Amino acid sequence: SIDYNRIIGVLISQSRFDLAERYYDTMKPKGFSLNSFTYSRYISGLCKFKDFANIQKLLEDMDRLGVVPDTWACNIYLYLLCSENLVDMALEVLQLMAEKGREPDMVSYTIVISGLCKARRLDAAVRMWQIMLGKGIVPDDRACRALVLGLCDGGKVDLAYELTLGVMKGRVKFSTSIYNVLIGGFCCAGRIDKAQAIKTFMRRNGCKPDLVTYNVLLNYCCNELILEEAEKLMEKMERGG
RNA sequence: AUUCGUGCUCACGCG
Repeated sequence: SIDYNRIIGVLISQSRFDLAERYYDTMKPKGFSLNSFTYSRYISGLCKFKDFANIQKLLEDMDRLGVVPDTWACNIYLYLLCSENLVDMALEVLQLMAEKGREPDMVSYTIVISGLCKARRLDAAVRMWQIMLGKGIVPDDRACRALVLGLCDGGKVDLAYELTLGVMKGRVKFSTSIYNVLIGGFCCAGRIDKAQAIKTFMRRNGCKPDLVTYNVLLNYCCNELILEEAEKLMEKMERGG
């Protein structure tokens, strides 16, 4: 018999979705189906072309067959939905993942949290963050950044600070970039003193300010014409952190 | 195997 998984898999890897679809459509009435690996690759590939109609079709077929896409495929789809401002659909997919035994992982949550923030639904984003923590997931750098950046962009700098440095201080080792985002957030809010305080704080916690740290601060000082402060920063930077 | 498929910070530059 014909190995449709292999044939369609090769076509997908070559981005020949036109042919893949033709094989798929002739295969289906004959009672053949694909495995989760191939379906997952298929969906991932279609995401690149934002082919919502065909993604939907495949998901429905999979549902009938009791096949579930792997976490990567789900995450790629989640990312597509969020970047197309279809956060509510993303939330549904997240829900379905859990129901079908594909527990959302840290990447899934990061994508959705970031999507909710972009949609200005900060409360929902924070709730999602708490749900993630409740599942015992220890957020990595990127997960933290997604939340902190999202909240800062939405003007909720203090909340961003609270939820990260405030609660998890001592339990999690934060990276320089988390501090950088917070420093940027406080600068945006016009609170340079607080931004400077975080810079001091990070050093005490073993994180050297890096080029980005200084860029953020310098940028703010220059835009606001606080040139004496900018000069001090330049000196400190040259002294090596 | 179809093996290379998913999320993140400033400025600059590129589009």
